[in-house]
Amino acid sequence: MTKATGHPKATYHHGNLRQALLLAAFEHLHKTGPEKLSLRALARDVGVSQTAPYRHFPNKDLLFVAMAVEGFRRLEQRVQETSQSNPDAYKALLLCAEDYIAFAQENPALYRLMFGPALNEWRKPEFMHGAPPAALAALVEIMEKAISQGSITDEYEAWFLAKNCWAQIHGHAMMAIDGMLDKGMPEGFEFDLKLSLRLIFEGKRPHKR
Amino acid sequence: MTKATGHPKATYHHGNLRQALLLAAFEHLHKTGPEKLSLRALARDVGVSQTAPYRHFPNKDLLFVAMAVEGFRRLEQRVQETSQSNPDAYKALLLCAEDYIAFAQENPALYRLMFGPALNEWRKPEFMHGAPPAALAALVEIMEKAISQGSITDEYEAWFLAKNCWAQIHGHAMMAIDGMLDKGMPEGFEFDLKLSLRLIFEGKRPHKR
DNA sequence: GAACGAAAGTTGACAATGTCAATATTGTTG
DNA sequence: CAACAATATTGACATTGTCAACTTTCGTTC
Repeated sequence: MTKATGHPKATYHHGNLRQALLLAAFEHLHKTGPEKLSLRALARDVGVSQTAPYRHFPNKDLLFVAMAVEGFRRLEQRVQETSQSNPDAYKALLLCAEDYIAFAQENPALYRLMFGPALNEWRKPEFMHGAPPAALAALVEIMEKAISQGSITDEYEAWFLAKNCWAQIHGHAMMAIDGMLDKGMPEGFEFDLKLSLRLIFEGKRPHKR
Repeated sequence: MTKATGHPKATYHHGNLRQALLLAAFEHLHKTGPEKLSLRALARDVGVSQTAPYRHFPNKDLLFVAMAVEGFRRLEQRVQETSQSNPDAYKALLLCAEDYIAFAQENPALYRLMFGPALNEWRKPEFMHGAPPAALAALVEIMEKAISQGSITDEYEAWFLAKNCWAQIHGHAMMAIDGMLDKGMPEGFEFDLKLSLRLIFEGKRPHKR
């Protein structure tokens, strides 16, 4: 019954830790980056003592894994919603790309964590619960929709097109986070990305204007 | 005179540290990942004592920055060589992409470090010496060559096309490192990437076979 | 060549961290 | 209410990043 309460502050002598820890962890990650995030500081923030987190996370790495999983979950949900509320496949693709980039820009540290080096050993399905593929799944669905709608008539599978789009989007997200994009091109990188996706989607480069 | 000797073992009572430290650092990074890399362990490995590294790197973060800079330097050099020894722009593009992906796969931890969260604060030009843009520069040159050769006749600038290619290549590199690519598509991701680049390069999707 | 200032390296110390072992406290269930 | 598993605490240990003070070496100038 007390599995998923809505109250985040329900931390009495005992309470729903784990949630509180994750919350604090996200805050610390956002503010100070992953390098300075310490289990002890989290425990301090939440008001429990140093080794309490170990009842919920076997070690620090797995706390990071949990955060990444949650990150993938949020990203996937956001993209899925956009996808499902936009019947037109091309429009859905563009909006999902926007979601994706926005997510990366709003949570740069989290985004880097999700694809970062801290999770190298844990990026296996038994730990990640298939989270990263899920982020791809939305794009695959969009492409399948596009094909079934006839707006893409192509010899290539939806999976291939989706991978292309994902690589493009992810690459742009990284560039955006790293601040490598704002030079040249007055329209900004959104312009670039849109053109790139349209290129993949339509199979040929559109003319300017 | 003793600035850059070839001997890596020239560590007598004093010697060319920094080089030795960087070498050990790359080894540790490759073996154990960045999280477990400690300045003290490096010092121990090289045979100097705990605070000796501080005469060469102001702190741990800047050691990472130095490694990243070196990584960008190596990557750039590799790509530049390939680019300059291949007159045909399209071929050069494909081979550079291969270089890029190979580099990422051979040094996954280093590659992640180069684009990773540990360098967030230091990714400014005064520390990075413009390293990341340099990796892009090769692609821009290729595109300029392609345009001047007439194999691309397009309204878009070389910079735009290069950015697209980079995003695509970087995205694929990430996917390759994360092991998200080997499902589906028996030909493997190299096939995907080649098609994608050809798509950008030619401006239209080639037909299968 | 001797003296001297700067560079490079050492020792010792401190606070913080990840994590383990042992212990105490709670909530749940028969 | 008794017993058990889940949850949290205290104490401890090795390791780490980094500072301060000290010592050794190198290069340069008289």
